[in-house]
Amino acid sequence: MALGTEYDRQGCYLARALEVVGERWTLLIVRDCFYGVRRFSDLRAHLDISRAVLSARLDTLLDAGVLTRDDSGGHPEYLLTEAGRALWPVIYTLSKWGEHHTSGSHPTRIFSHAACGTDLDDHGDCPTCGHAPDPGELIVRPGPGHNPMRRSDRVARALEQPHHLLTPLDTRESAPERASRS
Amino acid sequence: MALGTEYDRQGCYLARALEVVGERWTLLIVRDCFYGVRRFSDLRAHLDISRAVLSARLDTLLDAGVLTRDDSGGHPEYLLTEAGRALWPVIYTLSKWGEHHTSGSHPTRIFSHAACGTDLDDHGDCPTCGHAPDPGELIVRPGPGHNPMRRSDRVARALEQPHHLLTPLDTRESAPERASRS
DNA sequence: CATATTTGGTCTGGTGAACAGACCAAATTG
DNA sequence: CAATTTGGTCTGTTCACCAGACCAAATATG
Repeated sequence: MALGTEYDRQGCYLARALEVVGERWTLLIVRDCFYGVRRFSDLRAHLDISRAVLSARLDTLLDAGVLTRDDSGGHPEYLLTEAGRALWPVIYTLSKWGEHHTSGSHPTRIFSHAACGTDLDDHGDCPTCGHAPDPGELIVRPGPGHNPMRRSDRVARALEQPHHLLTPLDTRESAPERASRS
Repeated sequence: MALGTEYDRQGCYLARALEVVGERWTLLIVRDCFYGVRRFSDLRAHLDISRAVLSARLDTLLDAGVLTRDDSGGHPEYLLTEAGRALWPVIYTLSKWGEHHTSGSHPTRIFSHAACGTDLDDHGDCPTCGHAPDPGELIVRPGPGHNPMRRSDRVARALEQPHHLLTPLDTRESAPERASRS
């Protein structure tokens, strides 16, 4: 935020957190970063967000130290910092709340602990190991509520396969007409 | 949200949750409800939010089933429903994130488990009891980072004393000149 | 290598939301 | 009963968001 009206004088750190991640789109962008989305165009393809706003949000997240920008290879890549990865519990609990307390509720995505294969509980803990794994130790896969018709961009398609969080997501289409047909 | 552009086609329930609690001010209002704030004027006094926007947010939260409105006694009171109380982990983890990952970080408020007196850890668990207490079993009190100068409205003053979450907060001033002086 | 396309943005104009503040009826206080 | 508080609604103005035009650099294609 930092723009317009600052509601940071609230004594509570909740307000501070909301200044960083409380704006429209911001948490969805961060969630996509957990999924391994790293590039501007992929974020746009998955979120249907205007270029100007995406650019502004990325700048805010860079300033806040939630993301870093890696310009080493051709097109820039946006990566979560440690502060960004610390947002995982927020995203997970909010997502679970949405699952339980909004209409219709079959999970669209399921998270499991890579080390033991167990699905996480509602608190984000691994029931087998008895603690909350770091997001980098998790695997996402589509759940029973998943409806592939809902979104059909390249990021959504890539996420139809189980994927290790925080590892880069391959959004290059698998060339349906050219390869494997010859 | 439901207004303007719906970003509910995201396959993820995170987007659904954000439609309800992702708008400006909404989570701060819900947090105040946990603190025991129940009335329109008290929310306004504590949050410095415009009347029109507070009114709109309360309507959204009522529609979403996060709050109920009790008109039984004179002025209306807004109370958290079960769905609303289920937002506690979201508020706690987001607040903790703000505490650790924004500048300056001494907790402004500390939460402890009423049953055993132990302070909660960063996950919202009671270290003594080994699980996360319901918010109704918690006590808030000012922490070392608390700066009473920052806000001096009647709600902030009432919260300078330890207070049981979800129980009504008494915001009537303690009449500094009239009582206890005679 | 020349050209076409994709990528990663910036910069408009138009529209909807937030803000400060006026206004008002009902409830409460004195 | 009069004054004040409460719980709103209704302005006009400012600000954020959106769609879409535009553009330079990087990449892909012939």
